[in-house]
Amino acid sequence: MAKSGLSIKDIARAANVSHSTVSRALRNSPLVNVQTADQIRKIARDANFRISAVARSLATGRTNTFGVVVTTIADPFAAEVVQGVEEAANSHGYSVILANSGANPEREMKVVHSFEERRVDGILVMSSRVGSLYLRHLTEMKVPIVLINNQHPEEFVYSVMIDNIAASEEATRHLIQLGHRRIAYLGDRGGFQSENERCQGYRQALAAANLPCSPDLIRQGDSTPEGAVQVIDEWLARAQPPTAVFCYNDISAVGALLAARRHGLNVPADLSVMGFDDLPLASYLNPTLTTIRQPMRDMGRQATGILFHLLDGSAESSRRVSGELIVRESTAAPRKSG
Amino acid sequence: MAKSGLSIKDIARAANVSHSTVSRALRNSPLVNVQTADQIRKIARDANFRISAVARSLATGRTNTFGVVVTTIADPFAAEVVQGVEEAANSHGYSVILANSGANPEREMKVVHSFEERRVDGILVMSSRVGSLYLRHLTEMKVPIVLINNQHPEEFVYSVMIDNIAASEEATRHLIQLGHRRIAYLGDRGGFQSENERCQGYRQALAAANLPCSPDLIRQGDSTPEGAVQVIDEWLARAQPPTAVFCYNDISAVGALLAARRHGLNVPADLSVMGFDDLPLASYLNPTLTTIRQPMRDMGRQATGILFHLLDGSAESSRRVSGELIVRESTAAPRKSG
DNA sequence: CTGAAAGCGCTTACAG
DNA sequence: CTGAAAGCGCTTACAG
Repeated sequence: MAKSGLSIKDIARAANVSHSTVSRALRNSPLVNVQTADQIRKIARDANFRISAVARSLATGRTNTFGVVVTTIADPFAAEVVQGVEEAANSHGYSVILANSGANPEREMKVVHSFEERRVDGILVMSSRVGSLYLRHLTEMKVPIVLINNQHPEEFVYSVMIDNIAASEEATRHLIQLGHRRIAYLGDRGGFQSENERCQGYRQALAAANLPCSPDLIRQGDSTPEGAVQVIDEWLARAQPPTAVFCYNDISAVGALLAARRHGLNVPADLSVMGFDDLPLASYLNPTLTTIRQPMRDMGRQATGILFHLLDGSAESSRRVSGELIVRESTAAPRKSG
Repeated sequence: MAKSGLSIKDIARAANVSHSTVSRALRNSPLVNVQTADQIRKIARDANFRISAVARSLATGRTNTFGVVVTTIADPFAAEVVQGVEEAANSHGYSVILANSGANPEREMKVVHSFEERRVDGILVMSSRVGSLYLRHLTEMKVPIVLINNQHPEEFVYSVMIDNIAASEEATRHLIQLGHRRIAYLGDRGGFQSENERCQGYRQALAAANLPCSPDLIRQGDSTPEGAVQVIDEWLARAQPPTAVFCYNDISAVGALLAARRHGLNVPADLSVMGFDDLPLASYLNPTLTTIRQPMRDMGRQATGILFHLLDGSAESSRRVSGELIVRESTAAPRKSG
């Protein structure tokens, strides 16, 4: 913090008015004479004066700040969402404080405490694996809070989520329409909502097409390429391997592509691979990845929009956004039918 | 901001002491009796009291906050650096305010003004294409500021940068040692320091190996895959196309891989491709990308370390970090010698 | 070890 | 339209 910055008193002295008037002029209050106001603003500008947002916050009770907690900003999904949040916040004169929780419940609690101390006007949470202790704490907060892709089914707060079931159904239907019959689902670690929902969409699509849902074509990975490789290896060792695999997310799909390559299989001719998210890297892969696009930036913007509505007391509700099927090179009809 | 949160006065009343004593107890001042301090802290904890960081900041003149400006947090390089910054800041009880400049000079100015108003204790800038107007402003600020991969040669402030020349020399040497003689350099838009330096490292390596430096093997892209594709297309249309190309960064290398694929060329057998950065996606590509690793998180941590030193008046200087050659699949000996 | 008092730099009724 | 005054919630010399 600048040791001895100017204050409105200094400007007041230079302009020969009271500091109240300076305060008003700087806030563009209609209560002050236009000419004096202009003069005051000119003096302030020439002096390179920056009003103290901290003093202002203490006086007004608002900080014009949102806190955002992510597992790690190095996750491209989080980065895209935060980009949307920052855009929306900034266009309203709000700043965002960013904190990484590292999927560590203790850190998550500390982060939220820190946000409370800093008197943020609202909190956005995108830490997908939040602990339940932490969740309880969130519900008790006086600060409005919005979750993005909330992994807990209870609708205890506001959230914006993708419609996982519909999107996964569409993804699976895409594979079915290409002619696949043995379609595998490579999930994430269990227990969270989006995992459950994506698996459910997969099952529903199979059921709708009167295809059997074989339990050993459903496996859990861990959302890393390595974890996916293991599962795919296992499937490919079978007498009747799947001809297509729908992955929980793009990162798992990267592992599926890698495993196929190691087995000397051609994607999509020998194995179709489908992702979920449409991270920027999906179009850089070889083959490029067919996937479900989550409107990440827009989700960030919408979550921020909810926060603003909550702040001015408007009615609000959680929102569902739709995924979009993006067909690229990694899916095609199976080589031999059935 | 919470409408009517508790203040230290409320805690003081409950503990039957003055608010001065509460303030001291909460700051763990040795000036207060151990038992009373414990009691006060217990009361505060039970009441879920969060001290106001904004009031504290006004009183102390420090906000324990750093401002970070990036072009866009959706850029994986920026995201990794910010991750390092956040870790380092957080471990000292500091928060980070994140702002995207969008490579827009006006926005950049506004962001810095906003940081000044918020009285951040220091600023980190990773907006690589900062305008010069903006730069002048930065030099006049009273707040300590550190640049990461500063694109302007003037050493007007503190910075942490990768040693581009040495790293590019090593990259080019790697290709030479594999037996390549016609090695191309695919640069970025011109005029910035890291572009100049990387090209210089390339030239130096050729010179050291007594290889000619052909001007038409040096082209500028724009750090997008599409831009790279264009340049590569042009080269591949030649009678004597290069057998290897060293790209300004990994994103350009993605374009090089794509172009090679479209021409039916095998990488690395027909064309070796080398990147720079080692973004996470480098190991997801097919083939996986040989590249120079920039220690992005560490650069973030180091930049933050400089800020802390500057804050407590320690001597400091800019720092150069080293790149590391990461050999993967995209480079190999040329098919036919020479 | 403790408390009363002043001050940090703003905003905003209130009175004129 | 303008200013004096109180208040936002802390910290920290100062005096005891």
